[in-house]
Amino acid sequence: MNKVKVRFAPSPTGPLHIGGARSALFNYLYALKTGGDLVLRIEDTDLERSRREYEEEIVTSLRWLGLSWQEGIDTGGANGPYRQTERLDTYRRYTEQLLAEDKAYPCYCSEEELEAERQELLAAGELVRYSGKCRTLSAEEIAVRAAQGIKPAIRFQVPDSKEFVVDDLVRGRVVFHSDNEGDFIIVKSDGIPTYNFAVVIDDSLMGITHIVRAEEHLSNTPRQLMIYQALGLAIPQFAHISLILGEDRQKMSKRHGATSLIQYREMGYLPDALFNFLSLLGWSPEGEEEILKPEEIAAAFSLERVSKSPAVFNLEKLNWINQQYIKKLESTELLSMVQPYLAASEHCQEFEAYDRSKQLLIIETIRDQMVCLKDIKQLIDIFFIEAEADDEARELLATGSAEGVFDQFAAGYPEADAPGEIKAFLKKLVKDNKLKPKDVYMPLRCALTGQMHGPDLPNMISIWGRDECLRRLNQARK
RNA sequence: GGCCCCUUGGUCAAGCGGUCAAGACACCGCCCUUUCACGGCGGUAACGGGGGUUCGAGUCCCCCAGGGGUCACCA
Repeated sequence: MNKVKVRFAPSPTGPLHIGGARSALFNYLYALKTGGDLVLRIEDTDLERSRREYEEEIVTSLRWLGLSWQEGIDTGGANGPYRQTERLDTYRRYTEQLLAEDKAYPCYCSEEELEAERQELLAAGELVRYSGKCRTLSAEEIAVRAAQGIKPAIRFQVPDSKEFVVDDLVRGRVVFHSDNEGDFIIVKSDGIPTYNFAVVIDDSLMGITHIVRAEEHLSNTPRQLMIYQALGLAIPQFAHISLILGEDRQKMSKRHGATSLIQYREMGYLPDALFNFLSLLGWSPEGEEEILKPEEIAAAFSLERVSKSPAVFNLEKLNWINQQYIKKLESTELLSMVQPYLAASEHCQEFEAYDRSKQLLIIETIRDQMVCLKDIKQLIDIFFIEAEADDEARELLATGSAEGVFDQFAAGYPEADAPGEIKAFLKKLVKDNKLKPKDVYMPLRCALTGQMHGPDLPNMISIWGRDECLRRLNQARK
């Protein structure tokens, strides 16, 4: 068995989206599992839409997710260049070969002309495919058009009545008939190859053994098979993974909210959590545990367990997974990861005024409520805002039943006020006054925070310390 | 419309002829508890429809329906 070599080949026409990331991830996992290599190639033959900054963003996104590759755009390798626009000479050689062997021909049809034909066929309910008009152009006719300065596209001549079968690793055997395909363009009139042509040459020349890509490419596969055959190139194995759908069961697109990886990074999803979540979309491990580290996923991965049906992107599950990862973080780690999000808070300076141990205590006090890192911004508010008591809290305070407790709280506030000491202190207040715990806690909570609900009270008291607590208490009693 | 793919709870998804049809998220309830969360325990909820094959079908075959993809000088 030869060494496995897979590739991820995005077009730099936008940021890396969830679907692309999942394709990249499956390739990465397959390479890792089989001890193979991963190639990152950039398919930038769409001159109009491709942009270098997107290419950079894609690389950044992939690295952030935790992927790495052996060959590619930024790492180099023996099969470069890895940007298609830098491989034009190579494509040209193969184009000439096909032309010389009469397996391709120049097409002088204008786009308007083609569009009109397409509409006609569509309206007539007939098979929509190129008529083959230019297939039989004589040398003279070609010369005339060339003399007029018309730049031709090059079309691949589709063989008649042949079957093309894909033995897909996830879908099984899929058969296509060549009669359903019209002669398709392999080189645009500007000399740039189209996707279906370039992809075959590159995959072949780069020694790709397995093509793992999204299902939307399944129907492109017969065209690619024709080119492999015409050029006498070895055909790799295919594995078409199902699409990721939005909540409305349509293919994920911008209108489904956050769809680029960068957006998830910005919201404070952890790369390992997203890695984990994405791996569970269309694949499942054998065991029941779903929270798995990248290494564990790679070790368990196999194409046999990849699902054929499309998966709906479920944000709630992602949130839960992210929460699990946040929970596992050391407080010190979490504190440093949260820094950029803290900077966005209006209470950033106040937070930083606390010493490190108190900062860590704040983090520990609210971490269980954090779904993603950006949540820190709202979660720390309660420590700093001076909001008026809400209705519920005001009502409870209005009974005045806890005035005695408040006095004792102020008078007996302990010298050492770590959470443990505060807890003991509150317990003593409960006991001394023969009250129920909640008759001590709730009034204090309302007085100090103005709300009936919030994080652990002893922790909050400890964080504020004596002076701030008494200040808030007095404020509330006015 | 042609071609192709898909179809187990709301969502992800196990199952690869014989199970009371796993598990996770979400939801609901109970417990823990000063509250909200967290956590623990429990619960509601599914094989798209119709024909076959078989002693036996979610699992195999056919038809239909629904969903999706693709038919570009985009990838």
